Amino acid sequence: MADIKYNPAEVEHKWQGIWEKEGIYHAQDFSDKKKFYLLVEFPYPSGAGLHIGHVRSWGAMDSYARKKRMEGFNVLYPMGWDAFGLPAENYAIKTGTHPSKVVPENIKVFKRQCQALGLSFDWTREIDTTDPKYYKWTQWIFLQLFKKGLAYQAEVLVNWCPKCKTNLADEEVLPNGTHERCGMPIERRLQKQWLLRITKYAERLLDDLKTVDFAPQIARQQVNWIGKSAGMKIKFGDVKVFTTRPDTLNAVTFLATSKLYEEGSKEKIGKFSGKYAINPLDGRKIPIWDTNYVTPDYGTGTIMGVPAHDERDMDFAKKYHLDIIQKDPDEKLWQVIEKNGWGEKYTNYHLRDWIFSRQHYWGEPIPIIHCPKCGPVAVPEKDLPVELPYLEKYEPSGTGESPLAKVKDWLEVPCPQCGEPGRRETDTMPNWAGSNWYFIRYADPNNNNEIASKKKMDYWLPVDLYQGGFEHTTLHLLYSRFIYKFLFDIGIVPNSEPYLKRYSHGIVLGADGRKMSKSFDNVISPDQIVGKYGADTLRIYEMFMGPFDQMVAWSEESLEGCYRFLGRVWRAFESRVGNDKPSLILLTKLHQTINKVDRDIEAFKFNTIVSSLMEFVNTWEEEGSIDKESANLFVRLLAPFTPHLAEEIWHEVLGNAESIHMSTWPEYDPKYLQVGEVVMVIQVNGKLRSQLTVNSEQSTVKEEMEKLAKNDAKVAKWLDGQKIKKVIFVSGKIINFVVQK
RNA sequence: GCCGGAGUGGCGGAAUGGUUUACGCGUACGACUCAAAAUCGUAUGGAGCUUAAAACUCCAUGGAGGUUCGACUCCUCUCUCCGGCACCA
Repeated sequence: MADIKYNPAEVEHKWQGIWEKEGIYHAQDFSDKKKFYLLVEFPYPSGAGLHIGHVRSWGAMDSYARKKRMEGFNVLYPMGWDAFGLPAENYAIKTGTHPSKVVPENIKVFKRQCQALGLSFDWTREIDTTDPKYYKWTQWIFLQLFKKGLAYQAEVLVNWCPKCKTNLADEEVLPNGTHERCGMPIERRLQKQWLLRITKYAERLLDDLKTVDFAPQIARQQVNWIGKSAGMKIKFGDVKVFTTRPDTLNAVTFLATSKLYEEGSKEKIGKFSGKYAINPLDGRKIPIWDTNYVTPDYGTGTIMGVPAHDERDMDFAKKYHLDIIQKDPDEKLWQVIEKNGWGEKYTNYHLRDWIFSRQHYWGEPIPIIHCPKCGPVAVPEKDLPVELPYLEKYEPSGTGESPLAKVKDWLEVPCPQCGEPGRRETDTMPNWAGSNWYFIRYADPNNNNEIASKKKMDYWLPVDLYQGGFEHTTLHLLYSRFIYKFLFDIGIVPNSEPYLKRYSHGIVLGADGRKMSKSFDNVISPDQIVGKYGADTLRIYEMFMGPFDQMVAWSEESLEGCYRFLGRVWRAFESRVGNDKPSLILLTKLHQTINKVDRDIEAFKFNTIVSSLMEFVNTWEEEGSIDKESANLFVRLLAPFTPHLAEEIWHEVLGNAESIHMSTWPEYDPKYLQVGEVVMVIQVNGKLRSQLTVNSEQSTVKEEMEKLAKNDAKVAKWLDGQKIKKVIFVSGKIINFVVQK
């Protein structure tokens, strides 16, 4: 470890206390300043504490928030806890402590860690999804969905995790058929479940992607997930098929049903059903085959087999020696089919309705009362929240019934409609329920009468920038867009898209290049690093380690380089600030750095920001001293990235009074961007042959540069005896002689 | 198979069509020290030439072509890796 006089542990702790006391990061409702709502995903407070990956996202965005504040924005940068759900429950079971006890303990640890990192969250707006004052509104949203027919019950084939003893959304099952959290192979079960009709919003979820600024990978992934395919449903007598290729109706040789469908089967298997259908186009008799390769719950569950234009149909036709007709696809068939009433246009989506109930204890109770006479009835809004009863034994039963089914005195209530004895719904909501809308609540976290006041929502929403992991693209990100659109439709929220911009960060891998995991023994804890090097070092290292949106492996040596850098910054401010005017080179470098850092932070190029800051310090050391004014500029440039170090320098070395984080973002002076001297590159046939240092005015005059270049000995050597065909001149940059080869 | 993204030193990585290898790490040598650590300084793509150094020359951004005065950057083909989706008709 470097031996620097700057003591991060002491200094960081000191400033964190002062910032907290003075409340300098509080967002102001209805300020005259322009608002900026910056959101990072709130975590579920696990027992393991903060992950190094949280620091990458929250740290970089913290710098962004600080920069925006210095620019004069009224910034909302909030944090909260997504504390319901399986992980919290499983952890509680494992440690033998009740979740209602574990969660607050874990939250305390997380919060302390956030503060030790110097993250500028506005803690006055902290939320917790397990707080009844919060989940009252989660339940309220469910009731609105129920009233509009968008929450309904149905017998569905669910993904059942035998280990976690619960059903899962499709999105929670990995492509290899295992649970994304525990890795257990998923079973399929038929069960009565609550579903949300997200499919009704498929088209808008797709269309409105055009109106927001999501990183291309993210938008693309949502498009794929929604999986729109436009085609037709065509009647072959009594049998209906769905196809995206009506233009190949002329080459159909069989129909294939999904009767023998088997998940994950590789080999195509089929059996002739003994029945025939009629091709409406030409009256041909078409055999109907029962097969295993057609997906039952897609389209009509039956397809038309067109071996000539579909590889899978070709495989099947060859195996069972079915006819293969080579005909040209005919675009006109779309209209012909419609005109003759053989079929109609139909758009199919891959997106399914979202299974919204879980047979678990640790979640929001679904606010429904089942009445033998009236059926499922909404709990009256005045009775919200339906509080989760305290249960000593809350382990999942394994029977598919929620543990709440055992709580008699909670369970049995009169029907709100007819007064007859009814029974509460015992399923709870999935962990996505609380995170669907949490960003709305930050606008007005303590409101007991509304989800949030209209005025505050009008002021703060939508979120200007939402930063989080790629893994939530088709889960939380899509779900919350759906819920927000619904709330917009019923007149609650002021816009139809919740996030104007979405950007994701790459994960931090272990030093061995593998995913951080206890089993690989390669987990790095933020506490350990902050304790040894300080929060500022960890923060700039995680920015410096690589491009923000790519995964990068951890390197402690590289981190030490950042630690050394902070030591050099400290020493430079201590010993290289004077009254003399700095050299022109240094001044130019300073203003170039200000310009570059500003551009890079807007483009989320955090790694090159740190490089530029380092470059400036290198030049500073080479060039001697800077004056106090320039020192004040540079320390303000550092402030968003190394908030503690910058604050300490700002006060203790430069003698300023107010917090640096309340000061202004430095602006570069364009007059210094024009360097006095320019290195002109001289090429012959595009190859570098010499460099000339000239003053910047000279470098823009072609004739002069040409003369100077020709007189240069190194260049002359290459031009000697050659015929110059052409001279390419780029003002201030390059001169290239093209000679005969 | 389809859709994204990426291949640059020993390593992480920079580079509006204009000096490839910024910045950092690592390594080597040196300073400080009784010594070590830490810190600081110098060097550091490869090959050739040279007693040595400087200077100079050639080669190099996964591979093969192309456009251009000039290509990491644009175009065509191709290989590899990462992520997502997947008998979705």
